[in-house]
Amino acid sequence: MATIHDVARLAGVSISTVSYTLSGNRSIAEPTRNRVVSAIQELGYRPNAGARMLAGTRTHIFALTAPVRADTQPGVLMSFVLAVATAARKIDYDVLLLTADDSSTGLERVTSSRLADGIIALDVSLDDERMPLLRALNIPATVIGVPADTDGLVCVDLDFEGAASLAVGRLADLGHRSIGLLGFPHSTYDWGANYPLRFRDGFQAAAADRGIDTAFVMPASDLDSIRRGLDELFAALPRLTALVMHAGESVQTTVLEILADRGISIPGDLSVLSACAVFDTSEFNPPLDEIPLSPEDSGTRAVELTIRQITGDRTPLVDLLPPRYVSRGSTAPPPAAP
Amino acid sequence: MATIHDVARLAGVSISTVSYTLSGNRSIAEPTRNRVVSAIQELGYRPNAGARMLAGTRTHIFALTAPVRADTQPGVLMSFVLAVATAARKIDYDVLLLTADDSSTGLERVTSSRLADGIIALDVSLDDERMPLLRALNIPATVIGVPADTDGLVCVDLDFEGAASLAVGRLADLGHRSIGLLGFPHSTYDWGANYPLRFRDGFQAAAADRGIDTAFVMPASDLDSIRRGLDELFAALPRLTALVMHAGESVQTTVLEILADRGISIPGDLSVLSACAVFDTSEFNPPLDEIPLSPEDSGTRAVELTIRQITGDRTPLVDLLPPRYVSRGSTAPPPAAP
DNA sequence: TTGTAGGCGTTATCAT
DNA sequence: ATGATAACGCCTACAA
Repeated sequence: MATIHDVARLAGVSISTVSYTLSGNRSIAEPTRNRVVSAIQELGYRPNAGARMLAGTRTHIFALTAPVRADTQPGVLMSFVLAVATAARKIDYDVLLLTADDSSTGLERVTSSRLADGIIALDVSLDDERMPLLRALNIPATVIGVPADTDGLVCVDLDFEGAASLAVGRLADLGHRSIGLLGFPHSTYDWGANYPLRFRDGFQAAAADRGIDTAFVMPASDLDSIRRGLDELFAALPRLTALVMHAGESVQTTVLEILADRGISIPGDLSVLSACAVFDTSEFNPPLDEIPLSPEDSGTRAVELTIRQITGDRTPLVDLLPPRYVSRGSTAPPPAAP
Repeated sequence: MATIHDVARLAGVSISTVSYTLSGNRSIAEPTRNRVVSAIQELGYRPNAGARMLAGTRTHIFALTAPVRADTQPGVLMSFVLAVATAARKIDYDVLLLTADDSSTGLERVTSSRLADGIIALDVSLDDERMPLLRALNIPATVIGVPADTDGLVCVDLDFEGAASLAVGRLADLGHRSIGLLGFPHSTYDWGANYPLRFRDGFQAAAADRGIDTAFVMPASDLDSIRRGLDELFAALPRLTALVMHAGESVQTTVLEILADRGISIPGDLSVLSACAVFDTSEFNPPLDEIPLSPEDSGTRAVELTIRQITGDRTPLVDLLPPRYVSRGSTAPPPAAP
């Protein structure tokens, strides 16, 4: 395996010139740089990761903690993991995966062994055991999600309240006065996930603001529960003309199948919109308007914020990403009253 | 941050003694070891990862490549990722995640920068682009899955043919003579995933061996396709008394709901068994007999095989894990012919 | 603009 | 059973 010495020799320069060429930490004359670069390519040189970590101030590794709980949607978690990893690679960082049974210990371990420059935490609950640790460790860390106590933390997440408000606003502007919200299973709200609560509260607040009637159900994932959930909504709101779904993928497709079975047309009879979904609602039948939750956006921002801390700016921060509305024709003005 | 020198000083020994105490590479007198251990704890000492990588022969890191394709079941992938990470931690290894768009380059990168000691590759297709690279890189690597050409590779996977044969055998022994197989969507078979093919072929071979009639459908994931798939099976096999499912979770639950809707009782009218599922079929309604596909087993074995290569034994190998049968009361002898 | 040299914290090879 | 010490490969003041 070629070392920096081999490169230096072949290029006819000193090793520091090679090092600086790579890091860009000082200006190198064009001809010199060219000789170095071609020597590097000729030898297929790669800096030794261990040496870099030891001598340098950076390891170029992020630790990613991704706990898996009973009701974790694995697909959603995976999307965030990949988004973070992809964003990290763009700035020459790699991602080390810390799993649930290792998460608290692991944070301490990768930190004090100087394996990782910073930490990114996924799927944060309101009362997350990792948060005190993050505060105590006092190293660059970014949380994707918003725990109850954000004191001293750097957090990033979609603005769920804003998303709910945007959803209500769009439907209200179309003329809807009765909007149903179909949420996650009850257990998800109990357990301490924060985003379902933030969305629900934002939804109800925005609706109250505009004098709109709402009803809210939290069906389990099986067909029967979903049927009953819909029945409940229609019962609670006799004039229901719009439905907002903040739920898992299979639940949403099932809802669409049930509505189709019942001969309810979208958006003719009912406007439907999907809120804060990670999956692709454009392939649904019919394709749904949505306010997407983008793992890419959150991941990219988390990497940015972590780097910012690594490079010195340790100001705590809660960064809420603005929601955006994607139209696909599943909403329309409500049908004229009979 | 405490270094090995601090520990040595506090324990009143040389740094080599500390190092050997930690690595266990030579015997240390009991009293000495105790002094060292308490010094380590008192100082909260952690070996510097970079220094260890540089000086030692091991980095204690595995690279894990987990490509995400269009029809990847994210939950399944995540299970394997977690299983590998968990197994790795048990032998003091960490896992570095290589994402799809980085996978080929990434393998080269982590290898030649000496970031990882070995590679574990997930979700291998029959004709996987990473396989030639793995052969060329010539470093410890284990593939979870079985590509078309296993030459020079170390592979581990469930014995899908054996699993299919076991499924057919159990049902045949109960007296069933007509067995339907409900598989993955058609696209999955086309794309080059290997396990669905291996299962299907094993299924048909085992059935042929025993003179059993079979039919095979590959429904898409929506309700209609699944209904049609079941109809096809019942049409093709008028005396169908047993159903084997090798499909995604939502498809399997949907099948059970359809069967319940149609008043078909399990196992009274129809014996049903789930084959090679990663998810939990014990919570299904009714709970299903299954031949599980255990990510934990595959992950643990992959880690073992990778370590074996790291420690010198580079013999290529295809290790097929034996299937096991879990009874939950969803199979029974076929109903007496009317 | 480029070169020199000390040090990062371990591991492993010699000694003792 | 334990100690001393030379690598390991790179980064970064400090010199020139």
